[in-house]
Amino acid sequence: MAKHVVPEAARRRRRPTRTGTVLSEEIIVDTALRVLREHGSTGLTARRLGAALGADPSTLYRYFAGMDELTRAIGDELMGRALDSWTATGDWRADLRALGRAIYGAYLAHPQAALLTASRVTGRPREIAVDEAILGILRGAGLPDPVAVRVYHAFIDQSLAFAALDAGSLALAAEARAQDEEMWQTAYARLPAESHPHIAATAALLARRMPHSAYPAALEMLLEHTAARLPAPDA
Amino acid sequence: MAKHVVPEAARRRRRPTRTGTVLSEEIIVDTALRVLREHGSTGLTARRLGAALGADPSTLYRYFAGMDELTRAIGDELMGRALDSWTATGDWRADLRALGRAIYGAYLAHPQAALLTASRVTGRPREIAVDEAILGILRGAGLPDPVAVRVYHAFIDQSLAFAALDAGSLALAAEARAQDEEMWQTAYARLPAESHPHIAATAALLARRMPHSAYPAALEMLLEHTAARLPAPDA
DNA sequence: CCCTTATGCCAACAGGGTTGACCTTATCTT
DNA sequence: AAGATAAGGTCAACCCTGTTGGCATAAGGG
Repeated sequence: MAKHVVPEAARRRRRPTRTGTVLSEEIIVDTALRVLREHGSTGLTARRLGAALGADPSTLYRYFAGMDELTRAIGDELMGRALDSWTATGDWRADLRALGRAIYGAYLAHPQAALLTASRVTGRPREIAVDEAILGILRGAGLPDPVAVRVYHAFIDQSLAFAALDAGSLALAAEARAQDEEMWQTAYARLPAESHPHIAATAALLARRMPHSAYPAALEMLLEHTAARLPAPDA
Repeated sequence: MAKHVVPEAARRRRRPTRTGTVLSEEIIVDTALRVLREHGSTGLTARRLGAALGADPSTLYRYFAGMDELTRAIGDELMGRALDSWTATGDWRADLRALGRAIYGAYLAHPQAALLTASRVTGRPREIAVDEAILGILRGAGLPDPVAVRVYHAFIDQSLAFAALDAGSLALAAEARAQDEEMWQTAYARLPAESHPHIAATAALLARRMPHSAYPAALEMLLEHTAARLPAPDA
């Protein structure tokens, strides 16, 4: 069994599994993402992942110390995809907006995986790369370091926090999600104006807005705040 | 076993358990919060909760359809505590700030429970009461309904999202959390300036700020944004 | 071409949610 | 007051989970 987990770089012999597939961290993580999508955020089990790979569950422990370490590897993969899908232009506002949406988008592209990993800080290389990029944008725009660090902090936490929250509803089975969204058109819309005047007065607006994410609005607030703190004029 | 879960209000006979305690939804939820605090966010199990109540695990299914429904009841309890700890003053800005901190605070008072429930929308009475209160503040301040609904949405999602995120680190065992916070003084602080110039330049500031929550800063951004959209002057 | 050992497989363990059958006792009816 | 009813407790069992010790086998260095 797995006394030492051999780091990916040091692997020399790759013996094919019973069904012929040759394993690697990359293949395992990719397959885990697929299993998550198909079976939900609680559906990633060692046995199921093993079956999807055509391998025994215990084989996974040759690559990851446990399901927890696999989970962190999945999170780092999402961060990597976010960074890969982003390109800097030099315009701090456009860049920060794009990076925020890239992170948010990479996580929401795999809602079940996002739910599992968004609240974890891995400290892995690709996560660090994202942090460096954000700080680079803010300092490059001319923010004083203390302000840059404060905005960086709000930015990364906000992006991950909303990703996790929104992944929660997106990861629901289609019918359950529809039911949730209908709640704004039924349960909330039917509250009597005597007991709940404000909900009753805005029921139609709520039903239209609540099924969407609040992340874009929150992101714009952050950009607005940042622009107001730049020493030189924005444009 | 539990074909029908009898609603709390309709309960008539309360037979004491083997150890003499008389059960109720309230006692079960309170005990669940205690078990969560003592055993962590993944430590709430039917068997353990049963033991803590001095009852058979299967008894829980007389009160809740499953662990999932119990989880939602715990979430609603936190919402109720948030609302109870809050009092309106009539000053929209102070009220909204206080309500945000009340929600955030109620969840973080039970980080293990917050982790479990923050991303769940229960649609239960006390959650609805909070929604009504928020909308009341915003509409009372004079915001047009579409703006009020937009700000409401950002406000509630932001509060819950940050609560969940921060609960994640707070719920870690003390030593694990210390290790995480130290990472900003060690791993990040040691990154070479050649490869990570921006992190290296702000390492000291990061080490000081990152162990704290970004929620207060994000909340102020939202208040700032809201104030700028009021028809009449703020004060 | 053989030997070593990395890497895959098998079987088993403890602990998880959940359920069907059963029993006991609180409350209602007469 | 006694008896009937069924709510609400208990018990044992189901299948699932992560994880591990021992074993087998084939990849690749010498």
